[in-house]
Amino acid sequence: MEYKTSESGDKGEASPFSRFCLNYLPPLASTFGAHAAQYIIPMEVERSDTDYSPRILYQAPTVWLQQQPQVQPSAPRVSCGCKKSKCLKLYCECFAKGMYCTDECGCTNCMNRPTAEAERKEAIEMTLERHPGAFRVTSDTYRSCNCKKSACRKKYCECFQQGKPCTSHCRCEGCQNR
DNA sequence: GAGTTTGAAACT
DNA sequence: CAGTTTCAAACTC
Repeated sequence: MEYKTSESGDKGEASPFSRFCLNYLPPLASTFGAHAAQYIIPMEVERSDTDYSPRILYQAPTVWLQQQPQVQPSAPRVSCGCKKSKCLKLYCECFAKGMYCTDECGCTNCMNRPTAEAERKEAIEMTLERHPGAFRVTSDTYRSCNCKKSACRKKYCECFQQGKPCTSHCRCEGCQNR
């Protein structure tokens, strides 16, 4: 995996993919401690002559992600059964959580694998352009819903699914999850 | 297990 | 931004 400080050559901004690394990986390390941290590998730093700000580069935690069940056995297994999205859209639960698919997934034509890293990276960049907050793993990530028929009392509702009441940020109709 | 419903994500 | 389509999970039978 290659890190650039920006896609355009400017030295001030991180590329979408780099932002993914910066946003996503440090929380992994802080959440799962040394077990995860050992797989998060700092990489060579790129700087301009005039920019001395520290830059932290990370290699994708491929090994750690594959070993996550051993790292935190209590964590719910993430798997998917995608058929058309190549597991490179947020439709895919694994991809949405920033994780690789595993052999336990029932997906077909899966590109969310270390063996398809280039295609996966491109998908991550495109997703981050559309949803800058995607892949965040911190628990304070805000989620809202837009339910119309489920009364927010079924797992179709993201709030209900997370066991949280709907809030004023939700635009749900007939909500019974307040 | 097959078919339907649902709402987020993606697309136009 | 709004309307429509696609998608995969949740749900029902």
